[in-house]
Amino acid sequence: MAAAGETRQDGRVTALTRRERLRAELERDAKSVARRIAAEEGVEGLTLAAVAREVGVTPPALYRYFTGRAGLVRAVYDDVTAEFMDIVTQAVQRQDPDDISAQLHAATRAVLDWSLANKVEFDLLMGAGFPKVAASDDDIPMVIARELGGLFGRRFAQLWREGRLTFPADEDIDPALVPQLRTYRETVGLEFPIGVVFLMIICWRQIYGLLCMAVYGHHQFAFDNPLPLFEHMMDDLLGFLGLTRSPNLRVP
Amino acid sequence: MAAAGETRQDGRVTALTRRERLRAELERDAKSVARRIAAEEGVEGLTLAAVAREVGVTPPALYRYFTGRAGLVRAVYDDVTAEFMDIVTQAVQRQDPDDISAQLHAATRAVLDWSLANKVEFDLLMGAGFPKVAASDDDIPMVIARELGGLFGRRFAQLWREGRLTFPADEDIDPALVPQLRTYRETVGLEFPIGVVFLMIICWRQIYGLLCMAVYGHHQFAFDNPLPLFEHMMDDLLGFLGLTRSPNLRVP
DNA sequence: ATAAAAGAGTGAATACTATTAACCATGTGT
DNA sequence: ACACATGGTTAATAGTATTCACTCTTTTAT
Repeated sequence: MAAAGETRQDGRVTALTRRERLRAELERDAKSVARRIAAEEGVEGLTLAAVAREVGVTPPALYRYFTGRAGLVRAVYDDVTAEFMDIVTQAVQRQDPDDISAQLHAATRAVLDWSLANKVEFDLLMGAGFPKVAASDDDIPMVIARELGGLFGRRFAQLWREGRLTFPADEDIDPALVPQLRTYRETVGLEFPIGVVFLMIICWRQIYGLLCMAVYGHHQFAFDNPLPLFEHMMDDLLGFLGLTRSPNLRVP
Repeated sequence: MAAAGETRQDGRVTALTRRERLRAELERDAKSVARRIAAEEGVEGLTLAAVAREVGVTPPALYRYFTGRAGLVRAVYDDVTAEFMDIVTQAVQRQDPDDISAQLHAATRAVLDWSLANKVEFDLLMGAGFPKVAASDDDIPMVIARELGGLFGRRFAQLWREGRLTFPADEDIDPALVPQLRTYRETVGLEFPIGVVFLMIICWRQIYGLLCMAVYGHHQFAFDNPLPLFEHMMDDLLGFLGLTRSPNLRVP
């Protein structure tokens, strides 16, 4: 947290004015209420009117803070994204800095746990809610792909540098896939051969499938607890990368 | 299609009465309009009022046909489910009856193609829309898991009967997973060892991940065309099952 | 054939929602 | 102290779902 001050355009650092403080408070409150309502009722049940009621203003007042309902959803989206990345990052930092296996395992587990505890938010960030938010205005779609891809990518980079990965040579990859892998690599900012990028995507495809199964609950009638499938998958993926399950994995 | 007649409670087979015919027509029209609007605007953009406008009645009239908006969505859900299963079944029947590899490949490809062509409907059947619809009233959640699982399951059953599958023995499966696999097997009505059920679930997890990636479009900035990843996955999964890509695969 | 019953639609009413516009009070800075 | 920017209000418009009472038509039973 930064100190309660802000650099003005003239360079002075001033204490927040009363108005600025109130504005920041209301914005924070509104977003927090919106987040809670969305989690409880689903994003489609999130209404400006309900948020206005709870924060004690009339609905039109919120237009001074967000560009309508879409803007409110977008604000929630941004907040949730930050929280999500924070939690995954923390899970990684909780591991031994040299234990890539534990880092990958913990990161993936953190993604799963957060997604299960925040299903509506998962849908917003990585599911069907995403295209709607993304379609909103600008080009902010791939923030998750970029940040989460970057986080996993740094671990893959380290494995690659240490020569611990077996990956296909460029010539052995489906030519139709090569430009796609290159685009992904450039966008996420990875710096290793596309064969390694390929490994990443194959892993992500499996992780993402398990996440969606668990969150959307299609098979919940049988797989009520997703952890057994998850741990089997992790063993599988770590083995795929030439790693083994770390004995020092730290999960909260 | 049955002839335009119907068996009454007294056993007589009568031609449809005028009222019944009109009712059937309006219901068909309303569902078709609803399906189109949902596909165009998303399920959240599907309104009773819009449907009523297009079919030429006032909104309350639709309450004679559906139990409110939720009932309309549910009706669309049921229709879409039937259409989906129909298309996948047809894709299988287009293959050589003895070529399991082609059947599995074609079925999976049909699922992908349909899902991409019907993203909103996919979300309804197998994504975030599903819990909402499922939560509606009764126990109709696992119709897709049951029917699609059954379709794939019959192919796995045949492979198993022919002794072509390598699968883990019950003792080699994570004990936490065993009861889950049993429940799944009973619910879907499969009749082979849970080790084979395990293979199915592992395959489905991967297929589902690819589907969600393609439909929700998180990585569309790079993987605009999902077919290269799909074909690689199919080679992988078929290999996993001890099969090879069929040279006689027939896709439309 | 006629009367009763059932069904399908309408219109009105209630209660939500978003969004815009005009307006007012107050905090901020000169 | 004054001018202005800001943040809120109320009012109005328009769209939504849903329920209820009522009417007209079709079907069914006597």
